[in-house]
Amino acid sequence: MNDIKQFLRSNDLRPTKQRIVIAGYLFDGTDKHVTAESLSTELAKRKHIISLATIYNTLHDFYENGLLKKLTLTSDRVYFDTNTDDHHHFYSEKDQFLIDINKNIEVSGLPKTPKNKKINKIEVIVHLDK
Amino acid sequence: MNDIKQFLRSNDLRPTKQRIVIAGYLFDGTDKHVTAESLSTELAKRKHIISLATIYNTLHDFYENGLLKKLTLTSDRVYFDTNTDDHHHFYSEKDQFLIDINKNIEVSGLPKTPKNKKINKIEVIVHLDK
DNA sequence: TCTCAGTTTAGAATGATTCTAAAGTGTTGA
DNA sequence: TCAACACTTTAGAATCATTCTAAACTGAGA
Repeated sequence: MNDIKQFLRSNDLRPTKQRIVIAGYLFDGTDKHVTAESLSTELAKRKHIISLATIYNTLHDFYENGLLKKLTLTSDRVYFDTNTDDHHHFYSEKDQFLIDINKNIEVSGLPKTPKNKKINKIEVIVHLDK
Repeated sequence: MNDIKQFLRSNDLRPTKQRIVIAGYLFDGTDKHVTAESLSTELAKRKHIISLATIYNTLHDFYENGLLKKLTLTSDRVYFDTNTDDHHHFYSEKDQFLIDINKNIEVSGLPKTPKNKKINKIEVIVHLDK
């Protein structure tokens, strides 16, 4: 709890009640994938009612501070990943199946980067079917 | 024109005026990336006014028939790609920069596919910065 | 404790996409 | 050629995730 406050402070985030609850849930040690909606639902199960606006704000604040990764898996909604290491995903739209690929993936054969640009990150999504 | 009609028929798509115009634009030989909105704008420039609903319907019909690829680059909107070959992308959100990587990319080091699933496709997105 | 910038919130607004149901149009068989 | 119908198109409403607004609230420092 004080750890969480300290953690938030060290990321220039004022440790408000809501942020403490959200960080406590997200950064409990196990990697998680959440959407604003799923996070709201999970917190509600734990009797923590936080407005959706705040959940969106907080996810973005955390993202802006590098505490979360943003995933673009579908255009329906945005997923955030608590695992901010360089990694990739297995994903299946139908089953809402989404798991990390932590093993080191090698992407080779890339052409040279377009003029005046630099690579920010490489995202590999392995789309699965049943 | 009759080619297009034939092309549509061979894909179980009734060759309506609108589909002929859209297919004529999309499959003119040059690879294209479009969104419903951008397609609508391009057609309008060519004096072809087609309702957005029809544009959405048609993009989906073409997609369902394998004439287009769907790209998930951002959660803001859906991109369709007329290049249906196995290929990947350089993408920059800020600049709306999006180009194909046609060169063969090799993705190695993938862990084994989760039980009872099979790989549908592998999508590599190289996110760029200025 | 006082003060205020930073936060939270309900509810409205936005914007891409989908839905509805009514009007229009290829296609087919006679 | 044409009737008849299933398939399409369309305007406008509806949906849904997300963002915005502006008012109330609350950490943090003095």
